[in-house]
Amino acid sequence: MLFQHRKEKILNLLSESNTVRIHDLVTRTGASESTIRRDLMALEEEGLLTRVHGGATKVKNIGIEQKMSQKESINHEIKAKIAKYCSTLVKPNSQIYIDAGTATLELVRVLPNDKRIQVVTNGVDQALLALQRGINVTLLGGPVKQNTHAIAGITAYQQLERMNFSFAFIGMNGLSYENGLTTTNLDEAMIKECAMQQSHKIRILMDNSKIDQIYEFKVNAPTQAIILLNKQAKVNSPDTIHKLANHFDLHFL
Amino acid sequence: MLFQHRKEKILNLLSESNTVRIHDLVTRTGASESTIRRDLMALEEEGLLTRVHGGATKVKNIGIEQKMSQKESINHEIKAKIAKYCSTLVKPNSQIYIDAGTATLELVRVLPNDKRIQVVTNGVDQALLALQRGINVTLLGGPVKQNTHAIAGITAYQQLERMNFSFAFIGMNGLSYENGLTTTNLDEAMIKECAMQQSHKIRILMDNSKIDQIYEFKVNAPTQAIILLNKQAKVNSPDTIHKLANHFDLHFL
DNA sequence: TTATTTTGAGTGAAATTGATTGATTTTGAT
DNA sequence: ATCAAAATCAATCAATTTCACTCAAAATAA
Repeated sequence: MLFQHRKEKILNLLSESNTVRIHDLVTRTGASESTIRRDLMALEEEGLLTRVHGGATKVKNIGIEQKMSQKESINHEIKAKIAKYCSTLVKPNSQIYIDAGTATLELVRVLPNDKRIQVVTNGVDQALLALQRGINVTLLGGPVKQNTHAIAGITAYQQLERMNFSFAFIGMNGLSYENGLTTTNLDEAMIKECAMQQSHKIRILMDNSKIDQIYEFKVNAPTQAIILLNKQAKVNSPDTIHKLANHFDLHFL
Repeated sequence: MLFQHRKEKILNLLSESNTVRIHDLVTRTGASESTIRRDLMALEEEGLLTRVHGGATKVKNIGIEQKMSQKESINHEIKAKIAKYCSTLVKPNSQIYIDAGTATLELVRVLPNDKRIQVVTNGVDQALLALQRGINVTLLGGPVKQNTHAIAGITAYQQLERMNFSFAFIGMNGLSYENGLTTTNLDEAMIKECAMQQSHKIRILMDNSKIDQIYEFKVNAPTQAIILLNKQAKVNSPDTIHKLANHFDLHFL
């Protein structure tokens, strides 16, 4: 596994749970302890995490500075760009599904402030932001996951089955040629699949940091799904992208 | 368990009750007494707590109330007191329902930080705060109300009907002799009733400012419901309280 | 090919941990 | 108030884990 990929995996894991342990990263990446140690040192040098004995934690921001760092988070601009594009797809008088996750949160931030749009989401953060922006929102019901603040489970699933959407905007953790779309959690994987099945059009929000990343659970996307990526992905991983293009409908921004 | 984890846990526990005991921390974290002792020393060094014989207490800040106006501060104190009392009623391994609203939000703030407690709520704010405090939470599904951030509707209702709780903590807008318990919204009123019906024990969180207030929709409480009020209510509205006592189980704090 | 970078393994140093000791403080009964 | 028992504390030590560093092998680039 390349340094770039390990680095992205580490940061992705860290964004989902406040701390990562070195031993866990060793088993997850298959790299040696020395290598992981070096990676963590490099990432700390970049100011992207704080090393602690036994692993690493998120950098803790003080008060008002928090917003700043959120913007400085490596992929924020990419996510914002993709979110902006998605927001142009949303028409008034439509019911749309927005998945939990950081990329889709950006979408809520820039969504047209229109009372006629009906947003359905399984993300508590998404719901709150939509409320603050005065957008109508419906939450799925069920247990809330600690790390991702996503709602998943049988109740949410059954609730989704009765709905249908003109658009679904889905987040995803990994995309690779071998395993396709993957994510970290079975419940959430099922919710993603179900939401996509109920949707007329589908956009999966990703970026180059997710390419060649493989997580535990596969997610099958319907044929009408379009995967959104930034152009940099084509530059960074041309081979993977080329192979993926045979099986997925990729769209570059 | 990483030092970071223990540190967060200790501070979390401290935020919900003014003091923590070393022995309690030992059992909760699974670490040895020596380790906990060292943690407390480190945290004291950081100025995050003060050690006392047998455990540690919060470091007292000067003028914490500065920001709030006097009226807000008093109102907040009443709610905090009632919330604190409610938190003592919650036992581990229990499933409890917490209604949306400001009074119940205080309850979430001081709820024991125990993974074995299952919180079910229809309040988005409640859910988020519980998540931040590391408490397991399940959200009801459905449309979210703009002003109250409460989830209500047929989906939430049906979801509730399948559940049962050892305790329900309900917020309410008004209490009067003529109309009993009243609130501002039909959907929310129905959710409150349904939640109460599914609960073994019920506490309705109120204060003197709600007495003699009448809103549009009546809420019928089961006989086992106990209404919590501050003692000031008895002083301010002795007649109303006296008459109410014939029909409701009032409890003064 | 050679030069450069990246990686994995090994080493001893450093940090963390849990147990033990005896001193100190608190508690409760007289 | 006084004393003994219990609880809590600080200090130390050995075992374990984690760390930083070095060096050779492997991968990559020139």
